[in-house]
Amino acid sequence: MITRMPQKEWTNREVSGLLENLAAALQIKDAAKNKFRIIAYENAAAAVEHSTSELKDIWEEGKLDAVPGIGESMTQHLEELFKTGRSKHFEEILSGIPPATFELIKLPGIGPKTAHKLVTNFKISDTHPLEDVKKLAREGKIKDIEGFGEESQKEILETIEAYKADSQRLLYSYALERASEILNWVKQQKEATRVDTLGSLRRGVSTIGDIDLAVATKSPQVVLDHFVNFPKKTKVIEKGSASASIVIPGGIQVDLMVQDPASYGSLLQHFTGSKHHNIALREYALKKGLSLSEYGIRNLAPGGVKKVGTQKMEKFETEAAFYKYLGLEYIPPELREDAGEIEAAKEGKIPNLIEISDVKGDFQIHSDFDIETSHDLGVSSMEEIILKADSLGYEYLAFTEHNPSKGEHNVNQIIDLLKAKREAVDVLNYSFVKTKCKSVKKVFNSLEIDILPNGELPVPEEGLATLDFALVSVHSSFRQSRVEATKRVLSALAYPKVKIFAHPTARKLLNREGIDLEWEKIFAYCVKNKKFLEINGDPARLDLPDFLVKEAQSRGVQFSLGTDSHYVGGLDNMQFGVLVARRGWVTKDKVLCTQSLDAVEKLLEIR
DNA sequence: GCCGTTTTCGGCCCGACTGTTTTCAGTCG
Repeated sequence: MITRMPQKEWTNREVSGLLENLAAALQIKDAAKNKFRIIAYENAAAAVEHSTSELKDIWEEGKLDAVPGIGESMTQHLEELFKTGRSKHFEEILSGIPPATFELIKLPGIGPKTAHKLVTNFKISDTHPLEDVKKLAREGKIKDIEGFGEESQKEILETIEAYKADSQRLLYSYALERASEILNWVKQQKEATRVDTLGSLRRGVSTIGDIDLAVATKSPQVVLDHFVNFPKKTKVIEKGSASASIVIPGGIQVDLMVQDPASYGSLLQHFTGSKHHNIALREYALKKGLSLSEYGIRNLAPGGVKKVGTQKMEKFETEAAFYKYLGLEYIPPELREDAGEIEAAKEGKIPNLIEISDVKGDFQIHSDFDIETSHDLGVSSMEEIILKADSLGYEYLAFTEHNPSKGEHNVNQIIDLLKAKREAVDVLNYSFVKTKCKSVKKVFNSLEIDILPNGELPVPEEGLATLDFALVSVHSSFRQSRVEATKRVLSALAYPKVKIFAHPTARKLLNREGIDLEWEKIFAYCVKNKKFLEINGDPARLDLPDFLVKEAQSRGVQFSLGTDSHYVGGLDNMQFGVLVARRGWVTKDKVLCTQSLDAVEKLLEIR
């Protein structure tokens, strides 16, 4: 049977999905025989998923086998795939396994073996496999197959029913709020001596799947009992002697791990991950004859023979001590992605990452000054915002309302509006700032200007002249080709007054992908022409995304931080932008808003 | 199938939890 496959573009996501399916297929066919081949395919899938460049571009440059995890054989097959749209070898591995199997694997709790057993025992359709399995579970037919039972049948039904509603990830800020709520509940139990977040939350990932928490305690059972009694829980998934899982409203899963305070550092390290960081770390340790786990570090017998239980376990109260024992510098959670951090730690070259206390100003704020924009105006007054910035200890800030709408104003009206705003900001600087502020010394008059589809700006030169500097950003025509969009952005950045490219991908997390640009060109242009890329701290944006920040900083790009606040409380979102910068290996000297007022004015060529 | 601070051959991370079992397989993080 030949079915017409949808035309694939072979994005990294699609390629890594294919490689994962190949690993699953090998597992189904003969897990024992293929044991290490499976690992190889899984590693390759992870490498592709985490690659900052598109694999297809890497292939075009002929550097496919330079990607760690992709060797001679896979290079050959991927090449065939990119050239012809298919690979004979891959198809052979997948042959005989109905596509429905790979759909079922996406369900939590269902792996390759279970999925395949279901698909082959019943005639599960490729068109709506989930509905088919749901029906079978409802009719009580699944429990009769060998290896299944009443419990697993019920579990499968519940999983499928919850799947669609819960497949959404959470914004980091939202997950952090929920986590704090639960940690406050856990702390009420006095036996919990220390609590922390774990997993992607602790690493500061922009979107979160589920919430992982840690507790140090001498009485694990007492703490776990208390945890599963969290008032808002909707379900207890499991409860053992070392961990428990509950579900809270919204279908959010919360896992809690407990550990004796003497080994708490090991636990934090283990469950903070990432998985790939841990795998790389354990491989590194093993070469030194050390075996790592959430309990500590075990010295293996000479010769590397593992005799579990016969060797003394070295325990660690702190993560710093754990890494030190391995001969490594401490690695901040934000860097633990197996992206070169272990090598850096070996050489003592972990960067001194930017911290929230380094920030001296916010360079994207929308006040309620009515500039007659077609976008959204802020709701707080300039005075309120300045006082808020002062309470944060900032030295400066910039008002960056959207430009006046072009459709409803003629050129002269736009110039008049901008002159009025210039005047308002000048008055604030001469009086309000001097008399009411402790730390704020200057308010910049700026503007967030739309980049029109053709790369022009909807503000005339005389309007631009009223500004200290301008931000530019994309708010329309998101579907241009990469080449076209790049040209569009570069021509906007060429205006001398334009200093900052704001929320560069224009993505909206969990909602909109954002634009695709030729990033190498953008980065090179910014370095050469002293333009700054914004790291937007709005929790739904977090844009530039962390992986592009890392790429940009490695090429010498400098950054600006802005919260994109539309009300005073929004200024507190700076922490999220800083987290993204940290995940991108950014040090404070690479960030505009950590510099002194003098330095900022020089960098922005204001004086 | 990949890879190199013991190795181009011989290795390849570690443990908890659940359900269906009576010593283990599958899944997860």
